Amino acid sequence: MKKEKILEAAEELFAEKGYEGTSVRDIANRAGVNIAMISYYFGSKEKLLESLIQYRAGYTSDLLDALKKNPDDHPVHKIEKVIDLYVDRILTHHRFHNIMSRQLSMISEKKIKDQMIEIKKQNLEIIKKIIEEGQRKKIFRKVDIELTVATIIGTISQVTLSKSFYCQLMHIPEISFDEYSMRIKSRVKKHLKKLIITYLTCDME
Amino acid sequence: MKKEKILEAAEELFAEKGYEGTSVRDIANRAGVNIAMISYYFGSKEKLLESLIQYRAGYTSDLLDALKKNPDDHPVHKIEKVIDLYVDRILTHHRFHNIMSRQLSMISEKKIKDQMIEIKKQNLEIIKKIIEEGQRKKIFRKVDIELTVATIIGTISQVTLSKSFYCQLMHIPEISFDEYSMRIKSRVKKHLKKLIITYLTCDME
Amino acid sequence: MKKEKILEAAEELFAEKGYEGTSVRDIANRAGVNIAMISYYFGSKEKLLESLIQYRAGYTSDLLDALKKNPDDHPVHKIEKVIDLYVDRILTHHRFHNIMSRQLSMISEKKIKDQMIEIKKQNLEIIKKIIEEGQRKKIFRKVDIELTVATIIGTISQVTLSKSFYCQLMHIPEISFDEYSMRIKSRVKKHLKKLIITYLTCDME
Amino acid sequence: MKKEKILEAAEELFAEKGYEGTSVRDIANRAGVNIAMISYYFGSKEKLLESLIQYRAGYTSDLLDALKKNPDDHPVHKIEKVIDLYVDRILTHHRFHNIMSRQLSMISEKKIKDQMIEIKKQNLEIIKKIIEEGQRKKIFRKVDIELTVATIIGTISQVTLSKSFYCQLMHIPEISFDEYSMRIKSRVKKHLKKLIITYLTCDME
DNA sequence: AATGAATGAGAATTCATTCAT
DNA sequence: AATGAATGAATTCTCATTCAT
Repeated sequence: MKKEKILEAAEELFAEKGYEGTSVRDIANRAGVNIAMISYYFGSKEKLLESLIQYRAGYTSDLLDALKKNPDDHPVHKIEKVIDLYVDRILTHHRFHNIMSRQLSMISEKKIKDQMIEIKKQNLEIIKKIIEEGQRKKIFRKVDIELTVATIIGTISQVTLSKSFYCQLMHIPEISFDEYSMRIKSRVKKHLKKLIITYLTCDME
Repeated sequence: MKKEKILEAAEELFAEKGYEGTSVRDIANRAGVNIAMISYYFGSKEKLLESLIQYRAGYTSDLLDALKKNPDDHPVHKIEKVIDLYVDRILTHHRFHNIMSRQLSMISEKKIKDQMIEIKKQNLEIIKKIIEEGQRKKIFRKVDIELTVATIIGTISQVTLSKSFYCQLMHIPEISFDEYSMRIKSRVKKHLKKLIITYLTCDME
Repeated sequence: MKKEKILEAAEELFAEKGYEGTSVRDIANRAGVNIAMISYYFGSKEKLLESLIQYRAGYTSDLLDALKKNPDDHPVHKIEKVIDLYVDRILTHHRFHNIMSRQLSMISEKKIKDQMIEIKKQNLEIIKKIIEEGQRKKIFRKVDIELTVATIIGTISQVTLSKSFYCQLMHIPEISFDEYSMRIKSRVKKHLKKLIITYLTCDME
Repeated sequence: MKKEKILEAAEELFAEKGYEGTSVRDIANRAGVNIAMISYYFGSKEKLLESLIQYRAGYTSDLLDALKKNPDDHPVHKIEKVIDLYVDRILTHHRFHNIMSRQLSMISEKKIKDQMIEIKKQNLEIIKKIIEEGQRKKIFRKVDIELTVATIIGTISQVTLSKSFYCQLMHIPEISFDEYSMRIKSRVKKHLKKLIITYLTCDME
């Protein structure tokens, strides 16, 4: 459908060149539609971004569902699972993740910002609940939950946003994100699981 | 000096509204100079960004110097010190950090990207050396160093870029970045130190 | 009927915002019909204006009929009656009068202009005949008939077109045209009758 | 000067095709300047109209001065003089008069409307004072002054706005406004003087 | 008969840059 | 060295109209 074509072209271009750096002409060209269609369908460039957020926001709920399937899992197992899911998800939706990261750190329309904050809140809640459950069961120790979530998301984000940096580190030329994702995914999962589980379960002091 | 005024106005505006979202007219107005001055001094908007990067890149070296002062420190102490330094530095230069984060995740001029990657490489090297020293001294265990650095930078980044998200979480209205920084800085330092040192020193498996 | 709905919406909007300032989308919205209907029914925006003129032109004939009812009236009485009728008519159809006034003073389609000139000619003829009759009966003196008609129509026009000016003069806020009409109507009639009858009947020189 | 060139081109085109019917491209072309110059000089099309009003508004004061030269003139003489001046002025500035007439009868920007109302108020005051002086000297009888002014301005307006109508009446083809003005000017002056002076001085009832 | 989808042309405005001084 | 004036290109968006159904 044409509306979807536009949304997907917009996502690609916003990710590549930024929201401001992308013209509606670019989007129309990539989507193979008339320029006027974008105003016709979405009203304006800004509302197109809002629509894109709503269009992509949906995928959060799947995650929650996946975790709810085995409610009796061990908290460590749940943490491992949630890390797997988040790494997969952010790397899969890296384009949307890029757009969100950038837009959130800018002065932008309140409505757009609020939509993004809502998504981040849901993410936080999911992980928070798992950690709290582990703490209640005396399996996890006391930690700064918000910042622990920041560490998980921040680490994945860092890897996602700095593809060109890590490519250069690994002495490989600029590759497609899918290739990059394949090379780095399991490494990130392994690192994060070890890091977070050590942190949550190791009793030092 | 006028050149500095322009660079600082550019930094503020690029951070607030993005590189593409900022017009040279905006910059000239905020800097209180004639519009033509920007082309006159820097050649073009793009070269102004390059100049800004070079202008700000310098501050990395200070960091290195600070660490070199006590070469015989205990690796744990060195890690603590480097975390303090990075948190301070990124929060102080949050505007420049924002600009870099955003620009690095976009398709942008090779020259600009290379400058940014160079800065990131220096950061990596500094921390890498400390961790490797700790490993040689059998104080730190074997870890994925690149991703551990990604975790440190990623966590600080996350806190820096998502001010509006964390403001909302803490139930406070949008405040200035300086106020935000004051409220969050020690918390981030504490979390990161505990996290990274636990990870590097706890022997579990 | 839908065609009428469109014509009335068009009249309102053309009066409020001018022909060029009104979009067919506006008209369709106000009329509560599909945008395509306007081209479908009328062919084009321009032909819609033509249709509107024809739709409204009809009301002139009523006037003529009203005057013909008492053919033996005294010319002074006839003049009074014609002034009453014109004031009533222009104030009632102020929207259409506005549209005509504006369009006539512009370079516009010949066909549209000719339609409007035709209406004005009929108006002129009606009054002209009464004055000439009065002159034949030696009740009215010799005057420049065309310009006397210009004075009658011009005075009513002035009051009709400058509502906001007269509102401000009378120290009242912007009111609906109907309210304005009620306040001003009898005053205009009284003034015009006195003016024109004095002019036509007073023998000075 | 270029700014004046633009203002004059705008006046011509606004008079010919209306404000909405004129594009800034048209204006730029007729003025022989770059399109961007209009935004550069005036900010926007709307502000260009505001500037035009201010640019032309000035000529009112000349009128006042002309009347003040012979303060001891007989009121009848003053009325004759003021009619001469208004006919001359409106016919000379017919373009600006057209623009004002049209814009005043539309829903337009408050600022623009207020500027126009101000001009009309000044006109009213000038004539009002003369009539009141005549009344004080028992030369003029009691009349509705506001509407008497409406009659003077309305009559001249009618002749000015309906050129094509009067051309057709006089069985002449569409001629330039200057030619039209020459043909009609003295006729209008004669008619209006006779009309108004008869009205103000004839004691009937 | 009636309409939602679609479009090319054109609207006003802003852009980064250059030029003449 | 410094700048006000100027500009071509590009921006987003709206326009009246047409088309397929």
